[in-house]
Amino acid sequence: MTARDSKGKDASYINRLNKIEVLKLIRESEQLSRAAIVKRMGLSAPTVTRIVDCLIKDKLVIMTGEGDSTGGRPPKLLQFDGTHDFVIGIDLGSTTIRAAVSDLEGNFITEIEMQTDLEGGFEKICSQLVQVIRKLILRSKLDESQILGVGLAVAGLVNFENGMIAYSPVFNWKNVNLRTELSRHIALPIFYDNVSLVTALGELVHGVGKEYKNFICVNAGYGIGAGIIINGVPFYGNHGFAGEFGHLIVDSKNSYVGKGGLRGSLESLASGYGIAENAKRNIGAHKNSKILNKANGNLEEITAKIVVDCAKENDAFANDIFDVAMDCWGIGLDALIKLFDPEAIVISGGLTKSGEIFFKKLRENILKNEFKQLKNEVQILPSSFGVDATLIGALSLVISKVLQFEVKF
Amino acid sequence: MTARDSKGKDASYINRLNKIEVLKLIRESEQLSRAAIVKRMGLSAPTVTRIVDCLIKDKLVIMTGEGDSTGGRPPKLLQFDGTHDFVIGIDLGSTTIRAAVSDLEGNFITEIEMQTDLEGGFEKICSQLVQVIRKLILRSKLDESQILGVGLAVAGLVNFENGMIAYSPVFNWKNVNLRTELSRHIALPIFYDNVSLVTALGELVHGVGKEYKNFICVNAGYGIGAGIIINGVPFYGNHGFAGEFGHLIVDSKNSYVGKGGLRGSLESLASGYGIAENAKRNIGAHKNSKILNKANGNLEEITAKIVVDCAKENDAFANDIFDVAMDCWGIGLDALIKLFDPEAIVISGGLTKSGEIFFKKLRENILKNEFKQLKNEVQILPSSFGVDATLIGALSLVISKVLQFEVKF
DNA sequence: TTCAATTACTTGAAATACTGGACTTACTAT
DNA sequence: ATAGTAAGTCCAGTATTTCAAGTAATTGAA
Repeated sequence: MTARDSKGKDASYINRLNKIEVLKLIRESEQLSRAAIVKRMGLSAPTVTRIVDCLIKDKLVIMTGEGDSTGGRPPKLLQFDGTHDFVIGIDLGSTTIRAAVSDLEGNFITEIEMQTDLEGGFEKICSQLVQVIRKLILRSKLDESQILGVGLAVAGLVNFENGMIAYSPVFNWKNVNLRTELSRHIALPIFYDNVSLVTALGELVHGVGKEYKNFICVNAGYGIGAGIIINGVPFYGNHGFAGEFGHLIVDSKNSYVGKGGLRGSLESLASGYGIAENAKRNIGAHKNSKILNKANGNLEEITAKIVVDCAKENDAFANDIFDVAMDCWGIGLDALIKLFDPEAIVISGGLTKSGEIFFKKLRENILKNEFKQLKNEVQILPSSFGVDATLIGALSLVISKVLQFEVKF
Repeated sequence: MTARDSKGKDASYINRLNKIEVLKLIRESEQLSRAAIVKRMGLSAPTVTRIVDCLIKDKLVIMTGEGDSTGGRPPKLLQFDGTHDFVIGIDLGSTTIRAAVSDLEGNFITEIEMQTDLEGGFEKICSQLVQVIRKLILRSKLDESQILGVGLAVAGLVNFENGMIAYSPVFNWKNVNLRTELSRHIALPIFYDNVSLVTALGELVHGVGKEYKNFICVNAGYGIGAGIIINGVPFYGNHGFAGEFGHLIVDSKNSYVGKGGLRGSLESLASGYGIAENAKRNIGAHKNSKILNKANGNLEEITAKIVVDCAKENDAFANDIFDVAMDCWGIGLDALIKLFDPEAIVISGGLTKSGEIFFKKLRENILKNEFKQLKNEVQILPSSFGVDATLIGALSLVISKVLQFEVKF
């Protein structure tokens, strides 16, 4: 429930609600007749006709032909058409800025990549973003009026109400407002949110969201975070800081203190960072492990990828390290399942590149801790989008606003 | 979002929404003028007048006099009036059935207590409930038409959509439908839900809910559970099984396997049951502890209360046992804070009777694991209602339906 | 004391969005 | 061909909103 909902409502509000619902239905069903909408939504036929006419006029829906008759006039099939409007999405990473223009269906028009200039501070990154946005508009050959907004995925704690980025360790930001800064140079509506939540939104709009309305999107990379979707809506918590999954304590007795002073947290033990660190700390007694080999004998070159690769080759030490991490993952996901009772958990990020070995262990370890009455109910899925997950999420940040008629109209 | 919301909406839908919001505002503010409602809600003055008239006609609101003028016509003050309608609430416990009739403001009219007959199975408990309900109506001297419904708090997994109780270990029920059974003998609307959720609802309607809209209500008793309130609405999850807090793994390395085969779960280590069991298991090496004394030398008579009492008296072994449990609590609540970002966590149940020693340790242990950026933001509060928390919750189950115009009107 | 200004609430008219019945269009089955 | 069935449209009726204007009660300053 946003601030909007607590305001008084008038007649146009319910039209908007019905429009949103009709559009959602059409988008989800690929092809759909007006009559089918009448049946599924409980609205009257005239109302549906009028709403559909409006959607067609707005160029969000097109007629794509006729369906089979069942003993009467054949239905005219409707389809979502997202090819008339465009959005910009930016994945603002600590090393790379990735950005793209896409249409509302998520088809990329242009793509740009740029090294993030961490040295220059907040102003420098803002000017990089402005530069990227301008370049994208230019290269896409679109008129600015055809672009409905800019969505950004930012690493850090984002307060969704006032647009403040409360804290971002990677960029070393505290209480900065990206929107006011960017708005000084860019006339388009600007939206941003935490990386994990944005990635989850991407799944909601273009990925598993077509099947599930209650799911959690976990980023398993160098760091760990989670974006939570409840009833098809992002879950923020009180300040917008919900889903701090990486800082969950999964092994309180562990003596290792990771970065940020966290002891026994999932991130310090089972992230890309955590796996690499654990290997570095303990390899002393396992000089014959393949890991050191692959790292060219240099401790500092050990990465999570090397550990996983060696585990796949049945290196005993690598297997131990990997198993420890996967135990932590099992406990972490178990907590999500018991507390949120989701339909699915979608996992993205570098660790998913390990492939089936990762998911297999994960499912095994979840079963180990499971609450027997909820057996096998939760789907554990890889993200549909691989490395593009966050960028597609950033695009979806704007698209979801369009689908809810919060921009353009 | 319930099934209702996915249906097409018409004008009366938004009228209902506005009525709910106006009533909520009046209830929360004790005294309020129409003009103040206009300002706070953004509705037009005529609309507010009409809605208030309707609420007065429904006997949910009364005028209680005039406020001070600030240079114009003095405002007529409105107040919530919950004295015209009544509800029945039942706390269906494994040992005791506690039930009460109250008005909509939560004032008890009559109260009944009865031993639960666990031996007789499902039918016997149903007939006990029917008996309790009939006796309550009789003793309250009310006409059945004045009672708006019956609310029950049930221990177990309740599927809120179809009313099935999927699983209840204490009663040994699997997939039973209490509503269809009770409806055969009782004409009133019947509602029920999981104990923890019901207790949370009680806090929402009559307790901390006046101050917080995002909070979690944790039951810390012989067992452990949590009811989650998000944006002033109960959070169910996919099947209605969200908040299975007691089964959270807080010490995966612990070798003890508690009831139900759970290893390292919060409930097996830190519930009333868990604390007593831990004392029983380890007292062998601490024969001189006061615990054995208070338990009359009988291992089986050791309870959590005895352990806590001894800890207060600085018994070393009792302190150890208590500290272990409190460490687990710290980790568990930490998980809730990081995943849900709530405004407050309200704790009810037997362990809170330990008093300040419990809450002090709790706050200390949460700080130990905290994510520094969210420092001290979460309120850790005892329940406002003590032993009545669940019973008041059961009453609130119906009251919340009335306040949302889902019954009576 | 009087009366304009202020604040609170009420009434009536216009606007908006839904519903449901009657009607048109278009195809199927016999 | 003709009756039957389903899809889609038109139009009057209903409910609820807001806007604009009007009434009511009090303050405060000439």
